[in-house]
Amino acid sequence: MKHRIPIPTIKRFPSYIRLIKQYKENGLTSVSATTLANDLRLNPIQVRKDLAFSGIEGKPKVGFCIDELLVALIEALGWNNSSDAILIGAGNLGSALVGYKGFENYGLSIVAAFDKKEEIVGKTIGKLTVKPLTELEEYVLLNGISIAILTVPANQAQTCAQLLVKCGIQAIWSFAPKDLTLPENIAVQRTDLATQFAVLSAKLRSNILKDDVKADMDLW
Amino acid sequence: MKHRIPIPTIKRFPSYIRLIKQYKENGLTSVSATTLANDLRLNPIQVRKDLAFSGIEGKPKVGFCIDELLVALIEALGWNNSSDAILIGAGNLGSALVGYKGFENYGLSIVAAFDKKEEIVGKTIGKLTVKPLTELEEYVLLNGISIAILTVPANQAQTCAQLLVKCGIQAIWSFAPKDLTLPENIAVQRTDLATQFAVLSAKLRSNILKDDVKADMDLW
DNA sequence: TAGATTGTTAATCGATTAACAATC
DNA sequence: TAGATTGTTAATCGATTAACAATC
Repeated sequence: MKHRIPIPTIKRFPSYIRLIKQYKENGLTSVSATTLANDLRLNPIQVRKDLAFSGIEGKPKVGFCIDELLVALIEALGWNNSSDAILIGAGNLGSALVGYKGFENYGLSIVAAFDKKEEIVGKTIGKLTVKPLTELEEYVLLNGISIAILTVPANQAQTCAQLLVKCGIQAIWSFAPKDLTLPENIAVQRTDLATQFAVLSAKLRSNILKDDVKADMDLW
Repeated sequence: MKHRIPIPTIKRFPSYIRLIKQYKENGLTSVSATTLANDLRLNPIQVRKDLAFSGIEGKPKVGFCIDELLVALIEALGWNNSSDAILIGAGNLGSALVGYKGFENYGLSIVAAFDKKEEIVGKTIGKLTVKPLTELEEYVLLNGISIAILTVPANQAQTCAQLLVKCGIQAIWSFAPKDLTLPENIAVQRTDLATQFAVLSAKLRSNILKDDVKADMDLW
């Protein structure tokens, strides 16, 4: 298997996995890059290149063995061995994520939730009882947790993240609308609603512009 | 102002906006690209190029006028005139989004929530009462809504999205773990937790690999 | 066999980074 | 003035797309 899989490729892997699972449910045993590309509206060459990173070889005229491919893609993401994560900040969004069923598909399991606020500590969300932040360090150490999900307000995000790093957390998935400054060896993924919405806004705008141009042209 | 702002640039705009707002609160009136770059850990040349898309000119040795820059960046994203959005799927995540305070900063306001399930319709989340999906079309038409937030289960996402398009929605922000196939003139933004987590997983993995290599090298 | 599909090598495209003159 | 910072033009880098031989 080639190494250093490009991030854009990584981002397409979940889509491949989902689609291939569907094919499998429909009783198929192999799939071609062309089919995947058609269904996902991607360039077939791109799909072939992406799949090459799985290390699986396809057969001309047939495609790829679905079972092999599925295993390889899931392994490439590290989703085969499930990992435990803790969540910090049990507000609206935090609670929603704790309750989200889909994570098990990615080998992610939220095993504890923490919050600073007294009125939230002790509350039950899903199967978890919210713990006070004071118990964070001990919990992380005792349970060998390496992934944290950060759903605290923006103004607490940096402090919280530093606390997590101090406790030995290696990967932080932050939903706070804030850019974090952390040591390089910490994996950080920001899921920022502002950024996401910015892209949607821009697309909407440019579509409107395009339509306007078209409307103008129609006048001619 | 140059046009067709690249997506990577668009994605950095919210970070600039947030940071510049902070500077402003601290009483500053101008800011240099270099400062922004330092605080965000970005390349200063990149920041300068990005800011050029705002149409604002800076002054050598001084930087950019904070007020001008803020307005221009917000306008570039279309966040100046606030837009009303509806939300489809008032489950865990949907409810959390309805309750999310931050959207007003982006000129986004969720004005109605819809759901198919009888047991959810009529429930109150935040200031909204969940409406039945049957009222969707009328509401969209009557209120001239162009943006929809989609928080339904994956298996309903495609059908739902098509319904939205039929009602005249022009932009869909989908949180469903599903790739949607929609007409080209519809702006779609997928905020897919699977994709986000895939990237985090990959970063974590490569960090571990790096550490392992380093550990191996330390043996020499 | 014929033709679809693979994998690889080369060309293109777009974003990032570098170099540097202009200027406050 | 000196030096920091701007804006622009050129070089680099990485991902996407194209071209094409290999193969089932």
